[in-house]
Amino acid sequence: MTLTKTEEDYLKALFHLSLENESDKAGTNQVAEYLGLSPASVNNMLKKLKGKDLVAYEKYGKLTLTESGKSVAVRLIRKHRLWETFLFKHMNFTWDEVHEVAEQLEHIQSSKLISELDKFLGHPKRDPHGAIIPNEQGEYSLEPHITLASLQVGDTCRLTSVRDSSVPFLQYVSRIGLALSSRIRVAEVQAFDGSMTIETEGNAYTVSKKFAEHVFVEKI
Amino acid sequence: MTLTKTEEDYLKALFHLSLENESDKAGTNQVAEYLGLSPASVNNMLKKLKGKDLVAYEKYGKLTLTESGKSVAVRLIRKHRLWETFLFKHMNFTWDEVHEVAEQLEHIQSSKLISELDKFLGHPKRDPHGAIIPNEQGEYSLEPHITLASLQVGDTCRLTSVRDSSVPFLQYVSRIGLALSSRIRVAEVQAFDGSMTIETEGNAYTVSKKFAEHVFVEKI
DNA sequence: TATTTATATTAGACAAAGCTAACTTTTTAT
DNA sequence: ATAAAAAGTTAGCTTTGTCTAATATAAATA
Ligand SMILES: [Mn+2]
Ligand SMILES: [Mn+2]
Ligand SMILES: [Mn+2]
Ligand SMILES: [Mn+2]
Repeated sequence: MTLTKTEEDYLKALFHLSLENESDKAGTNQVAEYLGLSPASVNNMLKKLKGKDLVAYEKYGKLTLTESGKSVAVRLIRKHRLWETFLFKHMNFTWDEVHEVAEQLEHIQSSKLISELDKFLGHPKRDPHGAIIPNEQGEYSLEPHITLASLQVGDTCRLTSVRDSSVPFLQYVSRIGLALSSRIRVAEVQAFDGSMTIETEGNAYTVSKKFAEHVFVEKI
Repeated sequence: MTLTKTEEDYLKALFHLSLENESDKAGTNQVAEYLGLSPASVNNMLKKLKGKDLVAYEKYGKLTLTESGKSVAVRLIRKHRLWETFLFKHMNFTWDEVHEVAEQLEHIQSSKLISELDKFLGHPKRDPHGAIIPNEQGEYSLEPHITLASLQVGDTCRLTSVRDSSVPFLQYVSRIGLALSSRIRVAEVQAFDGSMTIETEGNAYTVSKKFAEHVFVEKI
């Protein structure tokens, strides 16, 4: 009944891709791309996960997690984000360093450790990237994901979270003086390519549309 | 160059068995017994570890760790004991609960995490079982291991550490009111089987020779 | 010394998770 | 509607780490 680290990582990938895909489904090749594996390997694992009733799909059809599969994925995400919070708050890790180590720590099997860690951290609501941490029952609120890219010239907002945990992206965000809760004003948007000039703390930076799509904000 | 969890566990087993074996060597069957595997599996792995210059032996001969193998083992033991200390001091684990989870945590790959954890814990010298934690350079002092069983009637001592991390043993130690630093007086020793009656905190208990051999003490 | 017992090794099989190359089905574009 | 492209599947091979059964060597005992 205990899943391997590998099986857990597949379920987590399926969960993330299903969320992004608004159809709430994912494809084999997409999973392969996401995990850096061949489609053949993914197909092979999907058969196994279907056999364990964690994933549902028809041959040549799209993939969904079963309730059971979703539950495993959410508990894993909870562990991942609690560990990231621990590393950031108590181990002096920067927000671009936490993900890689949390990717390992999330697979530690000990329910006592997780509930104690949660208590130790003061039941945090968000991880160092602003992502919401599911509670002990696996419940979590999906907040509206408004991207910086969707704002108009003159709009003001606060940075709530980032889409991506990749090191280059997070370092870039920091380098231009942004962090969680940063106040941002949209000063200019290029019709040509969506490039955006933003102001924060008195400084102005021009960022690509791609960048702006990876930054989640709330309007103020 | 990075070793698998399995390879690491073999090296740790060899290190522990070599220490116990006063010959400073271990046997294939002994490793198999210790890890709960077949001798064939162990032999197979030993070939691989010999190929990586972590273990040295001749066919049908006894096993020793190379300097390189010893260094891996000691670093692993350091991580194990630091994690046990963390679980015990900050996660409300009892001393019989820490080992199992530390067995997983010791394989997390992050030198930053270990050095920060060490700092966070205040550079502890001993783990929750009284075992000495090697320092960052892999240095550690082997203190004289005097067992309770070696004492005479009338001797008084202090419990410094325990040989074993098994749950039943540790729970038994606690149940008779012993813990690290407990003061113990030997009240009686049976010539027949080495059973020993000990006094601690005003209470008296009779324990087997086997038990007394698993308790390390310093005379006072 | 000869025999028995203990210890170590080899051969061959299996499960997990990955790969490439070839093939099938579905989707998209002409 | 057909052809081309994309997505998904299958077949067959590899590596890692395990097993059992058979065999070889070393140690202990008679
Ligand atoms: Mn992971
Ligand atoms: Mn995160
Ligand atoms: Mn281990
Ligand atoms: Mn210990």
